[in-house]
Amino acid sequence: MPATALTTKAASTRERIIDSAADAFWRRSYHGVSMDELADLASVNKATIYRYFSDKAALALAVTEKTGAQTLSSVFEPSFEAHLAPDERLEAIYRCVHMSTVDMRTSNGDVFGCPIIGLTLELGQEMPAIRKQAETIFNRVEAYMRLIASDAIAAGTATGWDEATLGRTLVQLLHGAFASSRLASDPGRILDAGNASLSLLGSPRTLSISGASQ
Amino acid sequence: MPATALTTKAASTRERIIDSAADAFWRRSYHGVSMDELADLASVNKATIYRYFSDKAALALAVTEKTGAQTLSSVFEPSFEAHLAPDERLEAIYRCVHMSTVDMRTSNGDVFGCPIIGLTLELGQEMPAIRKQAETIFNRVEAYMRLIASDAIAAGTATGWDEATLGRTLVQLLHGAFASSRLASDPGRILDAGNASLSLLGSPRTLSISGASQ
Amino acid sequence: MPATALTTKAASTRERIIDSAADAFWRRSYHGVSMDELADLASVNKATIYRYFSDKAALALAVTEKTGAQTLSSVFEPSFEAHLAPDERLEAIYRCVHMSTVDMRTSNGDVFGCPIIGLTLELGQEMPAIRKQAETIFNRVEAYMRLIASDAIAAGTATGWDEATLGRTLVQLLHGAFASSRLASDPGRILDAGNASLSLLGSPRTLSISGASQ
Amino acid sequence: MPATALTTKAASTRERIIDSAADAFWRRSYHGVSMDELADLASVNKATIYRYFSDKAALALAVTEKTGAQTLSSVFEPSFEAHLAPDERLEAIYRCVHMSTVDMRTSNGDVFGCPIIGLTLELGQEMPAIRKQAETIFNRVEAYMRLIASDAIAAGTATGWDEATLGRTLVQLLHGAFASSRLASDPGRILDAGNASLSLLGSPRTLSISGASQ
DNA sequence: AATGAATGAGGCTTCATTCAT
DNA sequence: CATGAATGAAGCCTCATTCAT
Repeated sequence: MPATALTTKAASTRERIIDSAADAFWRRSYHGVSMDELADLASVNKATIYRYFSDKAALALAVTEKTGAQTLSSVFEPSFEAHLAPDERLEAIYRCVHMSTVDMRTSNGDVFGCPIIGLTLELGQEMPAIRKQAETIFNRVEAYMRLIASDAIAAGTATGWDEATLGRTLVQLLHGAFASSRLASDPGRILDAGNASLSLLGSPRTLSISGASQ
Repeated sequence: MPATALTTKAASTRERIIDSAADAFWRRSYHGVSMDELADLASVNKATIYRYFSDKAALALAVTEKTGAQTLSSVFEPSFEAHLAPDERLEAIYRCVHMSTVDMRTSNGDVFGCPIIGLTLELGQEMPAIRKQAETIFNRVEAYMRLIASDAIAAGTATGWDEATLGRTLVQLLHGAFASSRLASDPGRILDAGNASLSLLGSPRTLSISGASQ
Repeated sequence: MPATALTTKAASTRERIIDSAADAFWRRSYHGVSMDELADLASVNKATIYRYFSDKAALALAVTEKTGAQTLSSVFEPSFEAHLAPDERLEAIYRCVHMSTVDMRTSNGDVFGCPIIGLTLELGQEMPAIRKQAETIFNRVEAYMRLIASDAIAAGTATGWDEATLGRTLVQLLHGAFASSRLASDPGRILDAGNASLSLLGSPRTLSISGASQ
Repeated sequence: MPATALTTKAASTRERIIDSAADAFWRRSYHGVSMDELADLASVNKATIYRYFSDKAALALAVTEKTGAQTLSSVFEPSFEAHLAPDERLEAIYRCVHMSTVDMRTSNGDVFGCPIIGLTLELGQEMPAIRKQAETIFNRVEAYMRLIASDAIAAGTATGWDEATLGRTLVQLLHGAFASSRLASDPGRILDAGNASLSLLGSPRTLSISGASQ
């Protein structure tokens, strides 16, 4: 118990820092939040942050990692486990994203899009490590999308596409969904992308605002 | 000496400042570039920038305005003037965007995506004026896309779509194209989005890397 | 006419600059007003100010000179010409100062005290020329006060004073009046000092708010 | 280690900053001293100042507060405790002020007057908080002077005055003393005001340069 | 005689980071 | 393990001043 306790406490501090930083970066951009603020948000002394992260950059990297992992395990994995048909999987993914976007809009009055894309677009050029990390995550997303694509092609509904291109295209639609929803501060844009994706798969566009969270 | 309106010394200084700032913000983000640097890039004293812009924020707004106007007049207008068919117009737009992305990649070794989206995603939350300006620009883009959508629907190739939704979706694909191409540092992603757009219009996907700049 | 015209115009520009600067320094202190603002207030280009004054400091000096001369000729000289008795002269001086302080309070909502004292207290240490100029002016004020003192001593109303000390004391009361009225934003303080001065002269304290401008 | 309240490191740093700032503002005016200089004078990094004060303005306010409190407790309180008769109290006050002015003149070669009046005259218009703070302090000074006035009236030496007016007038003489002594760089002016005050109280003018510090 | 345009230096403030306890 | 205190570098902005016309 003694050793474990310490490890646990330290780990929980670390997680708290990451979580609140993730939230702040998400809402306000990397350069828009200071270390002072991050310390306040995590209810930690600023120096404590430096105990766990060598850098603000290192913290951002950890944020990217954790956010990516969470997204994969809370959006993609469940959607794939709950469904087998490619269009159903896609629908599940979009319903999930849409739901959390609606929540965000409700509780914050605004839509912040995808935190990883945000960080990467802002910092890609000046912090290669972040970009590399994002690449890893998006590769895994693309792998999921590609699986959907290949299943749809195999099922004969998506015609004239090769698996790789359609996979990439589905990812792009997701990126577009995040960008558009943030630009317009409108969660509905998520559904547009979902429906367009379904359309490319050769399935009916079944996502609608009223039925989105059914 | 007659009044050569836009060629006075003041106006040209102003434009020089805007242009170099646009470039710098594009590559490195708003918070990533300092006023000192912006002054150097424009070969102007820092105080001179403040003769023309009350703020760094005001400069960013001017950058957004000019970039938006330029994009509309150099990408959308020519594409619509040169072609009548919706799919041809769309193709022209994407060829144009792709071409300039390839150029960028060649001359800079990297792809920076859409400068307006970049600025807006970074600053939207903290600078409402920028977001409002971006909204205006994207509304005009959406109007173009909607015209393409409506023509395609009228021509009977795009089936099952209503004009507004398809228009929005085409815009989203463009957003996705910019995001993806920057994230992957790959101009080819632009073409993916173009082809997906064509597909939604019910047209053949004619864009390919080799033939992109034909 | 030609030569005169030019001289006149230049001179009037110079005066305009001095006058508006005097006003601004008075209200807001030397360091509180920028050359940009001074140019705007005088409706002149900033460079024009430098045609007439080598420096901001030189302008302040000119302001001090002119303000001093004006005060002497509009407050002290008339009061001495209109009256012979020392207490009447003093009364006239204080009525005059009080009146203009009331006007100031009415038109500006605040009381700014004595412009020369203000500038000198602020800049005395860093600009000896201003201090020297102020000294000259206050010496002349002291000469007036000393005359009043000596007349009152001669008349036997002020007893136990020597002329020099009483003169200096009367000046001090005037300084105190300006400081207090500005600190309290209350023109009435001027009258307190006037009455105290009369008291030291051995005369009845005849100044009151209601009768101040009789 | 017990809590030595006012001796913690933080508190002593804070006091050091206030003290050196008080000195600098006193000698050279608010706008005449930069934050860089204030940091140097306090042997602290500039950023440290901002740990304790949100603003240069907030620092000036703290300076005003502390200076005011110190003046009251080192000049007025002891004078009142040591003496009961109104004229003796007044004499003590002026001896005290004169002594410190002489010291100042000796060690600095110049006389800087009252730091609070200086700051307030310079900043009153642009920083209402300073003015309000000064008002509070001067109200307390006035209360002391009023007590002297009322005692003198009760004792029958000051005739024809009401307590409030005489109190205000005594304060004004003090203001005038500070202004005059700084303008003339002459500590002797303090005594002029002291003697005038005694005169108004109906007491003999006992202050003289030679005997001032007896 | 006067102006629009430009500048170098410096102002205030805040940042990411480290030290000492 | 965590903190309060401190720092150098840098950020944005404004100042007094000058140049070229």
